[in-house]
Order: sequence, then structure tokens, then C-alpha cells
Amino acid sequence: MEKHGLRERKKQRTRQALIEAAVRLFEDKGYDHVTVAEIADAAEVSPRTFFLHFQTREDVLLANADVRVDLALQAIAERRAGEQLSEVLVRAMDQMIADTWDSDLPSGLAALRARLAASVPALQARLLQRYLTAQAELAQALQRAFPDRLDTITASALVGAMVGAISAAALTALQRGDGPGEVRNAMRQAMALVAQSVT
Amino acid sequence: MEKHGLRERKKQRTRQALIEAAVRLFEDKGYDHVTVAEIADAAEVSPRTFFLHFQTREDVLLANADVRVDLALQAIAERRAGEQLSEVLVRAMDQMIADTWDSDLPSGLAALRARLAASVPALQARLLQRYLTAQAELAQALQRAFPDRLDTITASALVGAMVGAISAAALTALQRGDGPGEVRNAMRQAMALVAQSVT
DNA sequence: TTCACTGACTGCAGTCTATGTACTGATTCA
DNA sequence: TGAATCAGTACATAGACTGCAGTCAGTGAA
Repeated sequence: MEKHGLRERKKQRTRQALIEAAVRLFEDKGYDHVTVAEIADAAEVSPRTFFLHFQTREDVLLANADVRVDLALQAIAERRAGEQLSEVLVRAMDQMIADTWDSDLPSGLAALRARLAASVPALQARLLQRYLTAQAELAQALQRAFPDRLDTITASALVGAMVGAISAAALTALQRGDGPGEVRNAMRQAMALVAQSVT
Repeated sequence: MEKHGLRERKKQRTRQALIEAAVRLFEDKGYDHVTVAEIADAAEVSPRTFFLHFQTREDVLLANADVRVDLALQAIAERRAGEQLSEVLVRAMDQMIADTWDSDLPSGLAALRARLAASVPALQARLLQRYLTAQAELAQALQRAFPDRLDTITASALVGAMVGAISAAALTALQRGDGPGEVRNAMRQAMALVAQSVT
């Protein structure tokens, strides 16, 4: 997987420096009042370099978000012999929910992301889009896992319903001012609601 | 509703001119190769004026999209005495689906929008965001209509599941190259899937 | 060890979106 | 008719993002 040694390590180090600088600045001054130039400056890097690591300014906060999708895909791939569709789906979603609030990197990146996603429109839009592409992957994997049970459209709809319900519930909880535990419960509740329709 | 007479009419005329110019240019040159300046120019208006009518460049294509939300809200408000939750929800969603492909303004705005939303990331993100705010309104209305049946989280989750399922199904169908009729069927199918969980 | 090569990073100039400000002139209202 | 209002304008500016032409450290093979 790793291409080279030192060179690659240096690259990851500047990437990490950019992320950390960005997070710190966002927390200090608020998302809208931080420019790419400032982030690059704080990371002691040229502004041009920022865009070498991230396509857009928003993407700094969505870094490492792909990890969770991989976990869900893995959960689908690992399904045991007699396991039902609903069980697999719930397990995959559970995987993503759990990871959202736990292992997600240094400090409170996940928490900050959640807070900002609920308040900054541009970021919100970008995050939703990420979810959509993740959905496509999940749907495809799910259909391949249950080829005789699901057609393409049903698989998409099912995953879409899950992700849609969970994120809507999470957002509502967040905007209500709930803490991490309550948000998590809301997500679980939403998941259970949709899971009924697969029985 | 109407504030003034002539002044307001003129305003709507330039707004319409901007929309039509934008649509035409987008179809000709492709979304990415059309600048705001060009649109304004084609509509014989100052570039500054464009942003007086639309917040962002993407919003030209999302113009009049709010109308459909109003229809769904209306559908919820108009529910008859003994009508069940699932019935009301299905009726509201049906309203939006139907309107998506029919009455949506001059020429093929809806079709173009669908095509571009499936291919242009920036537009996709913006559209998803619109859906999210629409969801919030719907959820709120729905909860008020069934206060003893739904708590805030469940209402959000339910609407989120519906919208999520329907849009995922639609997108999958679109990317598969389906025609309007098939896309519509996919949306209906997704809706039916989620409607089960409310029974 | 040497040397060609790759690739991360830089600086600069340029495009385009989006916004603040101050102004013009046409409606609208008193 | 005079005053207020408001769509549209010209001008200036910030800031995101891109293309291009480099530099230099790290790498891999002779």
C-alpha cells in the first residue's frame, strides 16, 4: 500500500499539519473567518500546497471520513452464512454510527465537524454529497451480497432511506442542542425505524 | 401577496430572462463553461444584478423548486379526518414527485436540472442541501399534524427516510440512463418501500 | 558513489464567484 | 408635486481555485 518511505511520510506530515491548523483556526475564529491563506500560513506551507492536499476548503474537515464507509462495506462483506438482510444492514450502519463519535482521529475533529455541519451551509452541502457517494457504494455492495433479494433500485432506496433517516435525526438532535449521547440515540432510533421495512 | 404592480413585474421579467439565458447557455456550452458574467450579458443585465436575484450561480437552476415543497406542506395540511399517517405522507410525497416532472415551468427546466444534478458535483451538493431544509419543514408540519403519534426525532427520521430513499432511487435510475417514466417508477417504488415501515 | 528521475512544494499570474459601497433613475405613495 | 423606495448599475475588493514554470529533496538503478 505504501509507495515510498520518507517522502510519503513527509507528505502525510504536512497534510496532518494542515488539518490541525485548520481545526484550530476554525475553532478560534469561526469557519467563515478563516482563509486558506491563513491555514497554509499556520501550517508553514504555501497556499498552493493546500490545494495539493484538498480539493476545496471544506474538504479539510471531511478528511478521513472515508474510513467509516470502508468499515460499513467491510461489515457487509463479512456477513455470515444465514444472516438476514436487515441484520447485515443494521450492523453496517451501526459500524458507521459508532465510529462517528469515537475513534475519529486526534482531538474532537468529529465533534467539530458535526457542529459545523449543522451550522455552515457550504460544509453541510459538501457533507451531504459525500454521504450520497458513500450510499452508492453501499447500495452496490448490498445488492451484490443479496442478488436475488434486491434489485438495483431497491438497494439504492434502502440505503438511501437508512442514511437519510439517520442523518436527519442526527441533525435535528444537534440543532436541538443535544449532547453526543442523545444524538447517538436519535440515530439508533432512526435506524430501527427504517429497519422495520426490511423485515 | 403581490406588493406592487409595474415595478414587481419588471423585476420578475429580468429574473425570468436570467433563468432562460442561463438554461440556454448551460445546454449549449455545458455548466462549467458558463460564467455569471456571460449569463448576465445574455440577459442584458449587469453581472451585479445576477446576484441580486440569486445567491449563488447554482441557484438559477433551483429557482422555483420551493413551489413543490409548498405543495407537499399543503397536502399535509389538507388531511381529512380519519386519514392515517402513512396515507398523508404518501400523498405529500406523491405531490412532489408528480410535480417534479410536469408543471415545472417553461421548457425542460426540470429535465435539465435532473441531468445536471446527476453530473455536476457543485449543483448536486446544493440540491441536496435544499432537500434537507425542505425535510425540516415537512417534518415539523408532519409532527404538528400527528402530535401524539410522532415525536420530533421520529418525524425527522421518517421524512429523512422518504426523501433519502426517493432521491437515491431517482439518482440511480438517472445514472443508469432511464427515461422520465422509469425514473418516476423508481421513485414510487422507493416511496412504497419506506411507507411499509409506518403501517 | 554517482546520476537521472520522480514528485512534493513553491511563486506568480490569472479567472471567477461573491460582496460592500455609492450612485442613478424609474416607480410609488403621501 | 415632492419624498421615499427600490431595481439596477459602476467600481472596487476579497478570496477560492487553477495553470505554469520552476526548485530541491528523496529515491532507485548503474
